[in-house]
This record gives sequence, structure tokens and C-alpha cells, in this order.
Amino acid sequence: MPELPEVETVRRGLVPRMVGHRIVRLTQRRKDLRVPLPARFAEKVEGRTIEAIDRRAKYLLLRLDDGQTLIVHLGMSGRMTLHDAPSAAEHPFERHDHVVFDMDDGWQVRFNDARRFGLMLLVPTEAVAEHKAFKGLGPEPLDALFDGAALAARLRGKRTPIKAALLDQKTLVGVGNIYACEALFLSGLSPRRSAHTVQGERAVRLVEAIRQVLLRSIDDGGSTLRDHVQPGGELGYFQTRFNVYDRTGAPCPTPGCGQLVKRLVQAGRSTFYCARCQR
DNA sequence: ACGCCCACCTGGAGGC
DNA sequence: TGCCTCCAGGTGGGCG
Repeated sequence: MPELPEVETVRRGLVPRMVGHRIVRLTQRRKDLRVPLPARFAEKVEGRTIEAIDRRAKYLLLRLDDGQTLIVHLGMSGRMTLHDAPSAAEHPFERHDHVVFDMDDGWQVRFNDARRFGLMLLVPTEAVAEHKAFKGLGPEPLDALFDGAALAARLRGKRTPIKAALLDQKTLVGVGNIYACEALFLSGLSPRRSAHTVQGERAVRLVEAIRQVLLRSIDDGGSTLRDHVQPGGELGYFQTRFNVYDRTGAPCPTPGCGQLVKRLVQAGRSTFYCARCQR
């Protein structure tokens, strides 16, 4: 499911229900996510208060008051859902509600993940950056320090297609299949272009496009294709603004272009693009 | 070190 | 209806 905008949307939805609240009970209905849930997970988090929720790349970082960070990744199909006090008790669990947090005010937060590509890790806060999942991650695209020159430097010498380079979280984080396609369309770059040729003005354009598409999607609550929902249950709406993603055969949205959106497969993932507007 | 392929898992859509 | 194939917002391990 989730790329940066969806994860950020989930983060914002969780903050009012979790930050400043104590986890009174944690229930593991299924422990075999992509990696098994932490050993003695419940006893380690029950009684802890969540002081903040941060995001790094596509990971949520729940900062606990004992110096530990609960790292959550939503994989492809993960969602977090909120249930208020009276309905939480009555509302039956759904098929893929794997982890349940009961908070001190009666609200319940459920982690639901049909495909179980998600994960949860418990790591000392000071050790998060050194954890193998975080080592080598590229810069945050919404960080003010990230600019065309920074992207160009990371693409130098890369022989892969620019599309594949954008999906590589070592290049930059947070961009996945949807936003890579959309950013390449907005910047007029062919997904097949060799990454090392994206330098100078092209890199500046691409960074602007990445920022624009991510920020607009966050404004819309992310993209709801199959699984993504905001914690409060609202859908995302950015999918209604896709120019090319999943639009094979539709006319290119550029006025007067007239070409049809094409699909190709790169690194095992679908790429959608306009062969005329993107060079 | 880099770049590609595949596996991990479930469910929805479409074809016959 | 049922069965089969293909496809899906990610990641990381193994291979050449």
C-alpha cells in the first residue's frame, strides 16, 4: 500500500489518539509478520506512554517513554484503524487484525495487514539509525536540504533506468511505484532514461516534481487503490489525480498530446508513462 | 559493489 | 458458480 504520503497520512491520524497516551494492553492475534513480532512484545510495551510519532522513509516511529522506539512498517497492505471506546469492545476483530493496542482512554488502535509484508520492531531509540533497515537509507525528499544537486550526486554513475533508481530507497526514501511514475511524468523524463543522465536542470525538475506530487498527495490523504485508509476510516483521494499511474490506454493528460499512456515492466514493476511527453 | 530476479502472502479482477 | 491466471502502494536475500 503505502508510500510516503500514505504513511504520513497514517502518522497524522494516529497522533491524536496515541501521543500522550499509555498502552494499557497489547494483543497479538498473529505474530508471523514479515519478521516475527518482538519476543515478549506485550510485556515490553504495556504500561508505556507514547511520547511522539515520527516518520522516517516509509517507517512509523512510535517513541515510548522508556527510551525504546516501536518501529512499524505497513508493507503493501497494512493499515492502522481507530475504534472508539464503546465500539471497540463490541466491534468484532476483522480477518487480518494482527496487533491490537488498547489505550488508556479506551480507544483501540488495530494493525491490519492482509499480506503480512509489514513488520514491527522494538529498538532502543538511539540505535534506530544504526539498525540494518535504516542504515543506507537515502535522504528524505521533503527535507529542505534535499535539492537537485543532492539527487544528481546520488544518481552519478548509476546505470539503471531512472525509474528503478527512484524506487531504490538508497537513492532517496519514500517514493514507490505510484509516485515514481507520476514524478517522472511531471518532470517530462522517460522512465527508461539512464539514471546518470539526470543531472543539472533535469535533476532540479525531478526533485520539484517529486516534492509536488508527494505534498499534493498528503493533502489528499494519500492514494486509496485497494488497502489504504486513513486511521479514522476516510479514504485517500490522490488516485483521482493520477496522470499516468494505472492509466494504460488512457489519453495523455497533456493538452494536445493525443498519445495513449503506455505500460512497461521495469525491475519487475509496472511503469506507466507517455512516450511523447517523457524523454 | 551493483543490478536483476524472486520470494514473501492474500485477495480481487477478469477470462473461460 | 468455479477454477485459473495475473496483478497489487515494499523489501531484502541470493545470484552472476
